Amino acid sequence: MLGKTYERQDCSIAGALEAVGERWTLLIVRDAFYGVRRFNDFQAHLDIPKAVLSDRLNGLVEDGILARVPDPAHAGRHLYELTDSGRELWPVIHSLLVWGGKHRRANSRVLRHAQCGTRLSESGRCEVCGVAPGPEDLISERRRGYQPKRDDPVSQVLRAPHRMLEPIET
Amino acid sequence: MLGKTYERQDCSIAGALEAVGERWTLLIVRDAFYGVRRFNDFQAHLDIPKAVLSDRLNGLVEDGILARVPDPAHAGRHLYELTDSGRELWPVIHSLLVWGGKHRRANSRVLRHAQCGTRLSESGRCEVCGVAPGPEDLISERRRGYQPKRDDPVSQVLRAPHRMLEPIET
DNA sequence: CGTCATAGTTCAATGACCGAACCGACGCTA
DNA sequence: TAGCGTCGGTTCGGTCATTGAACTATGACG
Repeated sequence: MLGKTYERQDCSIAGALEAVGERWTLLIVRDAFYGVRRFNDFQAHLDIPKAVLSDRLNGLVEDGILARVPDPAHAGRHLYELTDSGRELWPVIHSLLVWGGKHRRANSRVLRHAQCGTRLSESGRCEVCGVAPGPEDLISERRRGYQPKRDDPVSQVLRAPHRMLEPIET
Repeated sequence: MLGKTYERQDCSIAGALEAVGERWTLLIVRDAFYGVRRFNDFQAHLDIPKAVLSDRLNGLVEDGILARVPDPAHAGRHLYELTDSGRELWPVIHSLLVWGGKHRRANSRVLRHAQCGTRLSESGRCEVCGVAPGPEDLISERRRGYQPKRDDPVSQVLRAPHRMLEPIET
């Protein structure tokens, strides 16, 4: 996206879009909510040129949305994890998920409240418990009968129900 | 944005971003919620190249987010209005507004529930009435003490409190 | 020590974005 | 009705972002 900024826009939406409005950025954040943490896993799941992925990850780290932490299992490598500020992007991700599922293409996954198993309403609330669970209290699972189109290692792991934010192992 | 699409992504978020993920698009939708309806008003308020604005408006009309309707006051001209599907983007706009206001730059405006005057919570609910008002039930007003940076006709009109979705006259 | 996987960087080609200039339709004024 | 201004665009050359492929550096494995 040419000109990443909206300098002449005096508005917090423009401010948010400067951080997450570039191509691919919100899909990277989505994957981070799914538990993706390694460069190669993002790359395999997103089919994104490595140069762009590298640029976006650096930008997200600079903006405090992801943190680059040393990988305890592999010296010299990093993991990318959502910061608190990044986790607060959940309502953005969820509202796009709901709108896209309704108006563009059906969701491949459904979200349930981990404590009671209820499917989330469109507004992101669990109507049984009367709360709006954070992503850490949600289980994402494949919609029944859904035929997955992708076959990379991350997609394979995500075929099983999975608690959001829990790191995935490929 | 090169390759506007995310064909290889099997996900409703990617679907949503194909419609509203390009540069400027969500700011155009934001202005539509503020009641902007004319080409020149979008252009003046956004400082966007006309060619890009034209392209984005066509895309939004094609995707059923805006409707191009004849302007009753001026033969041969059009107005761009949010469709029902476009209005359902409100949670996306609101969540970006909240996140950006908290993490990037303070909001220039505040939102109040028209029926009772209460400021909206971060989750978009009116805690007094216990409902999540749609944009048509919201009043947007300038934050007290806020120094506006822009001086185009649309910004001038929006200095007064304004009900969302109500057409503005410049 | 050689091979592999990971995590990048570099590069040329292509496509998107930008600002300025241009253009046709309509409205207003004299 | 001739002339001018506004609105809503389109066209254009230059600049910047994205792409896919090739290359590199580091550590793990055997």
